Amino acid sequence: MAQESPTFSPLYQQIKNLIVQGLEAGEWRPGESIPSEAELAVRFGVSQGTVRKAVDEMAAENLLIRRQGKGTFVATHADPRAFFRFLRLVPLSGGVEQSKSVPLECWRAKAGAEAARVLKLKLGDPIIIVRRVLQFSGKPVVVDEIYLPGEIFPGLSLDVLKDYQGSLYNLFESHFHVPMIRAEERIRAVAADRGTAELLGVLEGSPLLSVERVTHSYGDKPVEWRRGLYSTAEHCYYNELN
Amino acid sequence: MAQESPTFSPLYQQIKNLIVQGLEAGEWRPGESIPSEAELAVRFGVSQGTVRKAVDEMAAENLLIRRQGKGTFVATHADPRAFFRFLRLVPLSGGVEQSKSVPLECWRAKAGAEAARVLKLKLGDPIIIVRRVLQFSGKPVVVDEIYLPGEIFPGLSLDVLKDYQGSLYNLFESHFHVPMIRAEERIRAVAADRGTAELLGVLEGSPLLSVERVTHSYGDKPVEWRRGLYSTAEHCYYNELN
DNA sequence: GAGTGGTCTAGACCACTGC
DNA sequence: CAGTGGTCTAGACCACTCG
Repeated sequence: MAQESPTFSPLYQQIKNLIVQGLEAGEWRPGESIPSEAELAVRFGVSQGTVRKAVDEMAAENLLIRRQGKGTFVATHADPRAFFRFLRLVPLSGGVEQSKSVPLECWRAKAGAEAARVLKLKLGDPIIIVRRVLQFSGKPVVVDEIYLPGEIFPGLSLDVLKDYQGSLYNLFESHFHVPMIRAEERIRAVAADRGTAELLGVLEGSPLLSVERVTHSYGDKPVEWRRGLYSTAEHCYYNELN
Repeated sequence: MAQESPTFSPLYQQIKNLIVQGLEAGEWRPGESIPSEAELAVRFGVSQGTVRKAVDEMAAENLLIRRQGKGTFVATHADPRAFFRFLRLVPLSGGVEQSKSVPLECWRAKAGAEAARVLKLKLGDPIIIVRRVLQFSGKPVVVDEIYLPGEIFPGLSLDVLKDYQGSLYNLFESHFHVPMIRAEERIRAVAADRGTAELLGVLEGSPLLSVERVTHSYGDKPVEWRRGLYSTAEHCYYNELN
């Protein structure tokens, strides 16, 4: 029953890990429902209350979504409400906007020192680099440069990107089975270089937000490194602090 | 027992509200412990499990802090670990730094249209404006301009600010009984004006982060409006996304 | 050892969804 | 109506802190 202190882990934590393993293994895919609490309780040989606590925490971490009367679902970037989950950009003055991703380039390369460190790859491992522009209401607002491990995004190309309707993370999760779970961002202010200024329609040297993001999949595995340059002429980065 | 749908609110929510009322009323002050779960259960006439759920949520919102074996405590900005609760600034290259707030000015004024709107005051209501510099390792990194409702910060002056050791929010909570609970930030990139550039030791026109923050106390009451200009030469704004 | 929060259980009942 | 998550209870036992 009782465990010795060094390796003590509550039951609900172990249940959480088991459920995460199911997610990693693709037993339940994004958007699908997982078994009911009662079923999981039987399956894992614990009480429903313990399953409940495990699922509660996973829902708090946005891995699962509970819907009363319907079931518990695997979080998905396909849900349009999830579009702004990792994009903390809002218009300066109200209103909802149409957004559109315009891919510019996509090529393969070998990981340099920094990319290897951030993505936990070896020097020279294959990577994919994507450049794209994000438009709101037809106006360019963000230029992104995105570094991906080549290994886990086989077949990604400019054509694939151009053909796909929906967000990048939606594509990653549905075509490559790489769900984006968590991210860290580091934000600085920089001056627009010539090329970026042209893409964003601002003057060279204008202040831009530089948003560097490392995105992780299950098991805290880093699977994307991107740097976005945001024009804050008509938008701002919105954050809530608790 | 059961309540009709229009006004249904779970018991633990009502308990939460009761505890918040105790906090607002100053029954338990920041840093102090609240009664044990068992005591609260008796006091409110519910089971310990229900109190537990209420406290769990309040701990998740950073209103309370649980410490196994010791009790449950009211969150406080006096805790040095809370210093960076609302300051998402980290050095670009590792290391821990000494920080220091240097007050520059503090004067009284009447709320203009924008200040009145943000702080939910009437036009012309008394406000206090503070300007200060934040230093890290002796170097200026942030210039803040802070707007406060005069009503709830009586006696605040440059001398009070200069005499106080510790963070502003620590001062607000201990001297004025105004605990800061929650904040929203809107971040843009701007060019440094002459005066700010001098204060931060950067060139005029350098890109800076403009961080506009509205801070709230209990009951979502806005009690501070500040605009910070951050030099991101050696620091960046760090954010985690889930 | 006494007191605190943390875990786990079993069972009852409620609220919501969809057939 | 059956099935799901949501709430509430009562009680047992564990882990941590402190005197």
